[in-house]
Amino acid sequence: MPIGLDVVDMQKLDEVVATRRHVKQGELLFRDGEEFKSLFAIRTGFFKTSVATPDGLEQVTGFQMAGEIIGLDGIVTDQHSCNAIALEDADVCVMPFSNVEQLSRDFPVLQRHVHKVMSREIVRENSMMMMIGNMRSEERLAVFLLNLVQRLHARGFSQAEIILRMSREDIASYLGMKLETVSRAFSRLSDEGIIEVKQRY
Amino acid sequence: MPIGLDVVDMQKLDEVVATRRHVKQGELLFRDGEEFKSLFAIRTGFFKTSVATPDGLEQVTGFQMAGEIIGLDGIVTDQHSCNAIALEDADVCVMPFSNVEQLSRDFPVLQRHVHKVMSREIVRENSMMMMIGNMRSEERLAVFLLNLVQRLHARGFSQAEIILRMSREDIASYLGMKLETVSRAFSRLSDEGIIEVKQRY
DNA sequence: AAATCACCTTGATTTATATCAATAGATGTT
DNA sequence: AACATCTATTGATATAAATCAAGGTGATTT
Repeated sequence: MPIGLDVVDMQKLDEVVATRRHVKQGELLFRDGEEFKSLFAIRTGFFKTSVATPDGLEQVTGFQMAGEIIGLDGIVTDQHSCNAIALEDADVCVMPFSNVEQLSRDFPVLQRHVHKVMSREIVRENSMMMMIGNMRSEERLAVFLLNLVQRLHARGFSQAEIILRMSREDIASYLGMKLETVSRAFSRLSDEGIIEVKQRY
Repeated sequence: MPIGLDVVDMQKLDEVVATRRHVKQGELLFRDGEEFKSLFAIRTGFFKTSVATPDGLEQVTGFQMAGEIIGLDGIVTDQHSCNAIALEDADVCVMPFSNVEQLSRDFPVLQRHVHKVMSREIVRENSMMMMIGNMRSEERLAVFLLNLVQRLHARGFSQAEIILRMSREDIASYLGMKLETVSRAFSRLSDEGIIEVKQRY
C-alpha cells in the first residue's frame, strides 16, 4: 500500500480492502471468463496465473507472491482472461475495483500507486518476452531463479535458498520450454556448481 | 478517446492533448532511460518499441498504430524502459501524464478508459507469451499477420492485404525467432497457398 | 546506366531443444 | 507397511530452428 497517508485516509482506504478471502492450495481465486469485479492483494501464499491454449494445454503467465496484486487482466473486458490458482494456502484482500476507482479519485497518491502497479506488470512482461526470445534454456532458468530469490528476499526470506512452490512443468510452461529441459537445466547448473538442487529445494 | 462526454467535457479533455508532435521515419519518439513525462496517442504513422538486450542486441517488444497509446512502460519508474521508433512518418498527441491523472479524477469515464488501455496491454503481452511458448514458427507468423490485419481492418484498411512497415528482422525479434526463419515461414505459407507475399506487400 | 546499399530469399549444415521411454524418488491413501 | 499416484531425473533419438554462406531484389545515389 502506498505511503504518505494520514490516519483518517488509512481508515478510508481500509474500507476498500475490508473483505478477506482464504484460498486453499489447488483452489482457484478466479477463472478465465469469470466476471471481473475485484482486484486481489495477496497477503500470504503463492499463486500462478495461466491461460488455456487453443489445443487445450495450460500456459503459465506468471507467479505471484505476498504483496503483489492479481486480477489486472480483467479490467479491459470486465472479464478475467486467465485462471489464478493457489500453489499454497493463501489469504487475499478483496478490493472491489469500483471502490479502488472511487478512492483513486479522492487520493492522488493511491491513484498513482494503481498506475504504477499496472505499469510494472507491463514492464515485467516486456522483460519476459526478451528473455524467452533471446536466451537459452539454462540462462532462462537462471534468470527465473534469480528473480524469484530477489522477490522473496525483498520480503524477508533467505537470499540463498528457496523452496519452489511450482512444479517443473509450471516452470517449463512459464519459460517456454519442456519439463525435461527444465530438469536438465537444473542438473547442469548443479553440475557447474552454481546451485544446489534437491527436488523443490 | 472514450465516448460519453458532452461538449464542455470534450473541451477540457482537449487541453490535455493540445500538444502535437511530428516524428519522421527512423526517429525516436522516446528512448530507454529518458524521463517519463507524457503518454503519446498515435494519430497517424506506425511505431515499434524495443529494448536492448544485455549483449547489445535489439529485442522488439511491440508494434503500435494509429489510435493506440504508447509510453505506459514509463509510469512505474518515471523513466521510459524502452525505445519507441517511428517506422513511418508519424503524428502523435503528447499527453502529459500529470494532466491525464488530474482529468481522470474529474471524469470517471476517462479514468476507466485509462485503466482499460493499461489492462489491454497486459492481456496482449500475456497472449504473446503463450504464442512464443507454444507455437511453431509458421503458426507464430500466421497469428502475427492475422493480428496486424485485424487491427488495420478495424481502422478502415483492407481485410485482405497489408504492407508491412517493419523488416523481417523486426518481426523475427518480436516473435522470438531469426530473420531467416521468418523468411522461410513466409515462403512456406505462400507455397501452401495460404498467403501471397512479395517483399513487404 | 552503372554502382552501391539495405533487405530478403534460399540452400547446406549444425545445434539446442523436443520427443519418446524408462526409472527413481516423493507423497498420499487404504 | 504396501500401494498407487504424482513428480522429477536421465538417456537415446528425432526435429525444428539457428547458423553459416551465397545470391537475388529493389531502392537510392552518382
